[in-house]
Amino acid sequence: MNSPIHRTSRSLLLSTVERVPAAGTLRPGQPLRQTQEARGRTIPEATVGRLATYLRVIDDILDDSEDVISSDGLARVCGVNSAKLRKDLSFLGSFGIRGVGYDLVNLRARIAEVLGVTEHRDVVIVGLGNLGHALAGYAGLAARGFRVAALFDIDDDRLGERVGAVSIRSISELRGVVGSLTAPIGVIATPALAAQEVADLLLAAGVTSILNFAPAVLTVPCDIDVRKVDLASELQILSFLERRKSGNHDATTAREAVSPGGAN
Amino acid sequence: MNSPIHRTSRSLLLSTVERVPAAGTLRPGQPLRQTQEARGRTIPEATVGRLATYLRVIDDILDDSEDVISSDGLARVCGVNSAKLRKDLSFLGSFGIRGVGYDLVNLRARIAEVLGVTEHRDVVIVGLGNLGHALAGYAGLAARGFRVAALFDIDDDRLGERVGAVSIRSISELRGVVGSLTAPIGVIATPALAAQEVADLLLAAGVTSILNFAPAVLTVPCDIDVRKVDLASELQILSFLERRKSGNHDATTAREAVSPGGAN
DNA sequence: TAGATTGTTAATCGATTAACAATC
DNA sequence: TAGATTGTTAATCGATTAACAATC
Repeated sequence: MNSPIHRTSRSLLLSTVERVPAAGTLRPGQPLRQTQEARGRTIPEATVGRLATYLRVIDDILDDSEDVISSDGLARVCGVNSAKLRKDLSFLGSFGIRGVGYDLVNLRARIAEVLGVTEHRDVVIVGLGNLGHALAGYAGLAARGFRVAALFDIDDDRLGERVGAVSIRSISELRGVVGSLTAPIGVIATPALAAQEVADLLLAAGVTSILNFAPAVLTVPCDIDVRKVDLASELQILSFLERRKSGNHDATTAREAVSPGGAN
Repeated sequence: MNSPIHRTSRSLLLSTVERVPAAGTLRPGQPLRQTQEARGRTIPEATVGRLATYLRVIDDILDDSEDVISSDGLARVCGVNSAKLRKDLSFLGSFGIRGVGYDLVNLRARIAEVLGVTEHRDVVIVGLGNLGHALAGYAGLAARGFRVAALFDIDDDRLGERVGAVSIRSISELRGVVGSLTAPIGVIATPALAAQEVADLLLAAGVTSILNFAPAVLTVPCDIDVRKVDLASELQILSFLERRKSGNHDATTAREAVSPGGAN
């Protein structure tokens, strides 16, 4: 209501202010001042997204592989360019070993540290339909640093039902329960029509990060982070790319635009 | 196996080749040649993603609003910058009316046309756990141009079970059933360990677009489009942004890097 | 040392945005 | 006409990538 529309995450780099001035080329003998300063840079959003992937992949290969992996090897299993991977890792500080590679245990620890998943983070889910149940029951959550702390639904019939070890509570309890948690992430898995209302409730209870599965644009204050997952949008993007692949010109060009009065 | 690793979508602009040469500033009297050429440009991936949002929002407001909307008004309800919205729409051809705005019905039709959602597109879902059920039962799919054409699971106990109007089939039927559909999109909602195998089956059956919900990196030929939704990654990104907001320096800088031999 | 691989630079590309001429 | 709003430009910013000096 009283808050500016929030552009759904993606570009939330803080303090672009303190950017590193291009300090010219390093010369032999020159102290590595720049290296120090580069460490102070903010981590780009795109990099943060990939760090989560690296962390998961490293967990997958920690057992069955060597202690050390090269950027090339890790990039291959992560499906990214190795230059990009090295650049991403350079934001964490440099602890690869030239001529050798990265120590997997160190690397894992450092990424987890930067992402803040060294201890478990609370998650509350609102809306326990099919999707909410799926999210609440997702075993991977605990493995990746999260704990389902509470579940809420507006439907009284669902009250008390247990999903895993957590039982479903009434929306009316949201404020109190969420208020007692430490910086929980709110997950909205309600129908679109309820999404804004639920978001307002979460904000009022002190939540500052929201993951929104409802196909609705949320209006929140600009210091609140919102990320959105929209199944149909993903499918539509695939649909578009498919058409473009198959050479459908309408997908790439716009000849027959419905321009009123335009020269067709 | 024999295919190069595929970088998960995002940057699949075709024919960057035919880019429009910067043709200087338009001058009065100069014919609008450039306008014609600009129409031939490929639509940026970022724009395609937002078009899906615009389409949904327009559907939401088609009834209760005026026939025409300004870029400012639409941008507000879509949660984006109005300059960005105008730029996005300019890729569809110009059919806004200066001084007035965009005709909502025209705009909706044109976006749907470009996205290729004018007729229903088939979707097949593999893996009918909680998530698969949620996706299969998602009512919004039909409204946004998709049809759940088939469901597959490896668990024989689920065989024949119906989700909506569609019954679950054995994986062994996948090739035949999918082969009989027209360019279906494959959705992977299996555990991570099964994801690559399922992807291979889908590819063998002729699928060229995949939406992957399993937390696993898929290796596919580079002419195949893969998009990925990873719940835990989204949460980890929010987690990181939260830490950065609260001034945790480790989230923005990397001072105490575990650099072996580094001067701490 | 020779070979290998990192960390960084710089070129390039793509995306965002303010500003404004065109024009309804 | 005057006011309003589009469509486009150009500046800027962010992301990607090849290349290579540094160095293990």
